[in-house]
Amino acid sequence: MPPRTRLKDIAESLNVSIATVSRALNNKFDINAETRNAILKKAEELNYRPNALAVSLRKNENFTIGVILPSVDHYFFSTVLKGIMNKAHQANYLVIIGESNHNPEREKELINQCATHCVTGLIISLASTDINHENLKFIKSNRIPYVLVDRPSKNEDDTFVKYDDEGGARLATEHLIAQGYKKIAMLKGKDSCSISESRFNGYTKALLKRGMAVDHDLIRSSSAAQGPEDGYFLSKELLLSKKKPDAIFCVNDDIAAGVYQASQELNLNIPDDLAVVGYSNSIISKHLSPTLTTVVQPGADMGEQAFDFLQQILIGNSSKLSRTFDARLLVRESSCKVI
Amino acid sequence: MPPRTRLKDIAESLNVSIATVSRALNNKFDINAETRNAILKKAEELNYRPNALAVSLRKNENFTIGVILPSVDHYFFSTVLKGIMNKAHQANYLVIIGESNHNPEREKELINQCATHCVTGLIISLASTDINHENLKFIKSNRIPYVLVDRPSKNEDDTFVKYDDEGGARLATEHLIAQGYKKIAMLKGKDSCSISESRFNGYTKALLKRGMAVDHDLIRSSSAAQGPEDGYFLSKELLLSKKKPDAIFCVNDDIAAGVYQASQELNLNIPDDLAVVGYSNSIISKHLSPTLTTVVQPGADMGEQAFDFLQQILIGNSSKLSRTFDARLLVRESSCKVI
DNA sequence: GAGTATTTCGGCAACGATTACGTGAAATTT
DNA sequence: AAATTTCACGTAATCGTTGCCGAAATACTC
Repeated sequence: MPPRTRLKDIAESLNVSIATVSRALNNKFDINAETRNAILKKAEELNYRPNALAVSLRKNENFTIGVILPSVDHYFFSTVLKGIMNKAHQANYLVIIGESNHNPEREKELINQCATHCVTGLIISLASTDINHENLKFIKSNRIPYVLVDRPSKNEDDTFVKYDDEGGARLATEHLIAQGYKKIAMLKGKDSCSISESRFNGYTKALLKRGMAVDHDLIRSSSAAQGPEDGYFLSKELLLSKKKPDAIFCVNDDIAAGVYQASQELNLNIPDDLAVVGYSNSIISKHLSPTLTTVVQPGADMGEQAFDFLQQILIGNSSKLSRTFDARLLVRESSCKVI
Repeated sequence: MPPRTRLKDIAESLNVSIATVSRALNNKFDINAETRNAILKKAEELNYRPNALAVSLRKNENFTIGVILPSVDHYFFSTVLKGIMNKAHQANYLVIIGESNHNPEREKELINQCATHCVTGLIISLASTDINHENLKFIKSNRIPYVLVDRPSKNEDDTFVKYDDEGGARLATEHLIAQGYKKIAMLKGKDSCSISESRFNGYTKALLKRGMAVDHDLIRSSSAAQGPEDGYFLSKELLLSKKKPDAIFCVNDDIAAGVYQASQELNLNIPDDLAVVGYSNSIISKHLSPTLTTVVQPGADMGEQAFDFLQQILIGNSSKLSRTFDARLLVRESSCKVI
C-alpha cells in the first residue's frame, strides 16, 4: 500500500523538478507541451491529488466554510443547511458543520475550532440562549467573515439573512380574524426567545390593527422544548378555562400538533370549533388531519442567500448586506370553517 | 486589524526562539517554568490559536472526518448526522458534511474533495443508485478509512452499521397478521433500491411463515421520490381494485401518509377498515391521526456507532467491525382494530 | 577543580505545495 | 556572427508547525 502520491513522486519518476510538475498541473505557461502531457499522464497514473492542507497553507486560502446551527434534525435548519451546501458545492467549497444544541459554550468551542481550521467564512444561526451575543463578539474578534441566519443581532452592521417573523405572525392572525374567529389565543415559545417575541409582536399588532383587544389570559409561554407536549398541556388548559378561545395561533408546528391532540380529547372539531395555525411549514403540517395552516419559511432559499452573502463579503463587497425573507401564509384546512 | 498571531510573533515579542514557544504551548518537558508562563501569557494576550493546517501538514494527522449522506433534510439521515457529530465532538473531530442527493457522480466528487482535504476517515451512506458500488471502490483505492451506514455492500470485509430492515418488515407484517388482517398489501420503494428489497423480503417471509400467500397484485412499487404522492396514488389504485386490501405496509412513513389521504377520500376508517404501518418513525408518524404504527430506526445511535467504529479502525483495530441494529416495532393506533 | 549530568534553549530540516527569480540553451533578430 | 529574445526548466524561499540534534549554562559528583 503505497502512501499518497506527492509532486515529488511524479517529479522523480520523470526526472524533472517539483516546480515543473506543479506548473504542469496548474496550467502555467512556461512549460513544454510534451513534458506537460507526460506529467499529466503520470499524475493520472499515480492517482495524484494535491494535498489541500499544503495548498491552503501556502496560498493562504482555504476553500472551506463553517456552518453552525442549533440542531440539524430540526426540519427548518436541515433545509437551511441543504441550501448552503447546494451553493457551496457549486462554488467548490467544503462545508464544516457543527451543532450547538443551543448551548453557548458549545457554540464557542465550534467557532474556535472553525477559526483554528482556517475556515474562510462562517454561516451561523446563533444560539438564542446567548443573550448578550458574546459569541458574536468572539467571531468578530477572530476576524472571521460571517453571515447570521435567522437570529440576527440588533447590530446594524451585521450581514444577515432573516425571516419576517413578525410579518408571518401578522398574516396568520389577520387570516384568523378574517375567517371570523373572535377569541384568538397564542401559544408562544419560551420566554426571552427573540424569534418567539417577534411572532408575538406580529400577533398583537394584527389584533390591535383590527381593533381587537390583546387578552393576556389567552397567551401562554411554552417550556424550552417548545414541543407537542407544550402545545398539548397549554391548549388543554386554555380550552378548559372560562375564556375558552376559538382559535389558537402557535409559535411553531410542533406545538400546533399538541393542540390537535388536546382538541381531539376534548371532542373539539378543527376548524369548526377551534382554528389552529402553526409556523414553519414543517413536514408534519401537511400530514396532520385536518391539514395545518402554517407560515412558510423557505429554509433552503435562506441558506442559499446566506452563502451568496458570504461570497460577496469574501470578494470584498463591504456594503451592508442583509435580506429579510417575506412572510407567506399557507392556508390549509385547520383555519377555514366550512360554511 | 492585525493578521493572525503566529508562533513567530510570540517568539519575537519575547526574544525567544519559535521552537521554544512551540514547546511551551505543547507542554513539553525541557522548558523553564518561567519562560513557559511568560509564553502562555503572551499567547493568551495575542489571542494565539495554532494554525490547524500547518499542524496537520506537519504531523500528518488531520482531526477531521467526512460524512456523506444522500440528503440531510430527510429525518432519518439528519439524526444519523446528529449522532455522528455528537461523538465527533467528544473526540475533538471536525465534521465535513456533503450531500450526494443520490447522485453517484456528485458522490464521487465529494469523496474526492474529502480525500484532497485529507480527512482521517469517512462515514458514508452510499447512493443507492450506484449499483456496482463504483464509489466504494473509489474510496478504497484512495485508502481512506471508512464506515458504511445503512446501505452496506455485499462485501464481507467492509465495516458497516446497518439496520435490520428485513426484520423490521417482518415484525410489521407479523403484527398485522396477529391483529387479524387478512389481505396485507405492500407499497415498496422504487425498484432496485436495496433497502426496499430487504423490507420486501421481510414482508414476504412473514407471510409465508404464517402460511399466507404472497399476492403480487397487492404489491406496488413507488417512483424514485418515494413520497406521499406515491402512497396516495398507489393505495387509491389498490383500494379501488377487486383485491382491495385490509392492511397496507409501507416502505416508509411518507408513503403511509399518502395512504391516509387516500383512505380519507374513500371514507375508509383507519384502523377499522384499513390498517396502515409505516417505516422509520419519522416525526410525522406520531402526528398523523390516527397515530401511525411504524418501525423504529435509531438514527442517532447508528451515527454514534459508526463514529465509534471509525475510531476503532483509526487506532488500528483491524478486526471485522459491523453492527446490525435490531428492529423494533412501535405499535400505535393505525394498526389496532378497536374491538 | 576536573569531569560528568542535567536543564534549557536555539538551529535546522522537514511536511507538500507554490512561485519569484535565475539560468542555460535554442531561436530569433540585426 | 554577435546580440537579443524566447523558451523551458531548476533553485530556493515561503506558508506555520514540529521535532531532532546539539550547544550553552548550570548543577552535581568524586
